[in-house]
Amino acid sequence: MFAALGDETRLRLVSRLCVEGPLSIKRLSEGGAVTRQAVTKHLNALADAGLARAKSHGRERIWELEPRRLKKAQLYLDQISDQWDEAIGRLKAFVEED
Amino acid sequence: MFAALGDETRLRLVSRLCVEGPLSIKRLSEGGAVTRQAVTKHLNALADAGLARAKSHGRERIWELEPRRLKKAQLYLDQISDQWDEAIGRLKAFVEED
DNA sequence: ATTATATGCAACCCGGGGGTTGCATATATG
DNA sequence: CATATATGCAACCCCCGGGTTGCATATAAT
Repeated sequence: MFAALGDETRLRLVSRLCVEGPLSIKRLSEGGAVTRQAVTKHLNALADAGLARAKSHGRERIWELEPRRLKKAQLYLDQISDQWDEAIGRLKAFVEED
Repeated sequence: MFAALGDETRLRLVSRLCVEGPLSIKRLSEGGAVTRQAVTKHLNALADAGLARAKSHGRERIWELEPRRLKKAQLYLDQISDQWDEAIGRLKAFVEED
């Protein structure tokens, strides 16, 4: 999922969805410097990563974010930071004990 | 920086550094299924993203994490989630008003 | 001084992913 | 029914990045 967020275009899509709310593929393609098909691919990538989902609504597909997954990423980063602080703490203790 | 975390091998390196504390390139290469040079490349990538830094210590380079950058990522994800909640809130209000 | 260890540098391979174009399909609109 | 709009599907191009190998260099160790 970090990989999903790691692409420039995709992160911009996430940003737009997050600011403007649910949007159709058409709308999402209009502003960008990229084709509709490219946008579609990226949206599917986001969906695969569990970061977004789409509902068909008439002839258009409306995409929206799935914020639960973002929370999960946050938690992961949290864990990393904490473990690192611990590791550094242990190291410091070990050095000083010496 | 999400791109930096988005690679399997790199994320594993981050994980090891975070659990075992600062490590040399040698140590980091031993466990993995990948060459020392590959590890070096990934470490440089992490450094470019501001996620890790190295100190030369004798003939070896010791790498460690830079947790401030991780905090920044967390904050960013935080912001996304919040904005999304707002966007959904506004949408809901708009629909109900109709 | 000689050998062993830890790393750097550069060239190379190759697969995957980001992007495009072209055509097909389905739903609105008139 | 005919036309326009929104999307899907598939093939294709091309570059970048992950990985490797080979050799050079610098610091330890004996």
